[in-house]
Amino acid sequence: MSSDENNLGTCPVDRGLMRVGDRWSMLVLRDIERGLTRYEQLRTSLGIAPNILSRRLSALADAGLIEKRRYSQRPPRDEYLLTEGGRDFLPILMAIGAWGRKYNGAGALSRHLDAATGEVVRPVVVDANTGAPIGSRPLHLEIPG
Amino acid sequence: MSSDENNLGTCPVDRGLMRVGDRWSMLVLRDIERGLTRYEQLRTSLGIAPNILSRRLSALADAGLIEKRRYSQRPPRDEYLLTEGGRDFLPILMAIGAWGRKYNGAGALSRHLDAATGEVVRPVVVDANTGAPIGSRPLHLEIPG
DNA sequence: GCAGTAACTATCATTTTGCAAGCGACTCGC
DNA sequence: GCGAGTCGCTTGCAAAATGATAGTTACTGC
Repeated sequence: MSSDENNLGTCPVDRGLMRVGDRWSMLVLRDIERGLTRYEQLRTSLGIAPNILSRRLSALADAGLIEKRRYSQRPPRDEYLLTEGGRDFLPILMAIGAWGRKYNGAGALSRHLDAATGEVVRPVVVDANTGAPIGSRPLHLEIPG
Repeated sequence: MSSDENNLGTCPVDRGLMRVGDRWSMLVLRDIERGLTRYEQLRTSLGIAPNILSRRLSALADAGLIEKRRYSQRPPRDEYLLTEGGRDFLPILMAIGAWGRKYNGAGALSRHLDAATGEVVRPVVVDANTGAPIGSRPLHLEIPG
C-alpha cells in the first residue's frame, strides 16, 4: 500500500480514501443522509451482512464521520448520525452520483431537487477562487519536500 | 450487495461506485493524471502488487475510464490514458483530496495551483444551477417508481 | 409465558488481496 | 552473439477481508 496511518504520504486524495475508501462506507453515508439512521434500516436497505455492517459502522465512527447515539434506554435503541466530517463528505457523494448518472445511468434514477426552486440539482466541482469548473483551466501539481 | 450489473438500483451514487468504488482504482486515476501512464511507473509509485495492478487496469478499461495504447511496437510498450469518462472523474478526486486535507491533513501535502493565477485551487462541489455549495441549501430526494 | 423486534456477535465458507517468483520480448554493452 | 537489464506482465500460494447463516441479548406487547 502506498501509505497507512503510520506512513502517511503527501497526497490528500490518499488521505481521504484512507478514511472512506470503500463502497459500503460511502453507501452507508448516503443512506444515513436519506434518514436511514438505524441498524436495521441500513441493513435491509443495503442488503449488507450484519457483521460487515457492524464493522463498517465502527470504522466510520473511528474515522469520525458518524457517531452512535443511544436515543432510548429501555428498550436499548441506537442511531447513527453524521458528524461535521460526515456531512462534509456528502457533496462528494453527490458528485459521484452525477458522474454515475452520466456514465452508468440507464433507466430511472433517483435525484435531488432544490427545495426552494424545485429544480434538479446538478453537482459540479469548481475552484472556489475562480468559480470555474475543475478541468476547465490548466493546473499545476506542487509536491512538498 | 445492493446491486450488480444485472440488478441495477435507482441510486446514481451506487452506479458510480460500481465502476470505480475502490481505493486502488482511484489512486491509479490520480497517478495517470500526474503523468504516470506506464505500468512500471504506476507499480512503483503506488507500491501495488503487479497482479492487482493488472486487474485494476483492466477493470478500469472495461469500465471505460482508461484505455490502453501501444506507443511502441519494438520493443512492445504500452501506456494507459484517461478517456473522457476518466477525465470527468478527476474533479471528484480533487474534492476527495480537499476533504482529506481538511480532516486528515497533518504534515505537508501536495496541492494543485491554478496555472494562470498561481493560487492554490480550492475544490468545492456546487449546484450548477444556483452556484451555491451543496449543503448550503435544503434539498429533497426524489425516488422514481 | 410466548411471539416478535432491534441490534448485534460468532462461526465458517468464499472471495479478494497481496507477496514473491518467474517469463517473454526486447535493448544495450561489449 | 552472449549476458545483464528493463518493461510488462502471469502464476502460485498465503493472508486478509467479505459474506451467509445462525445464534444471542434485551427488551415490548399480548
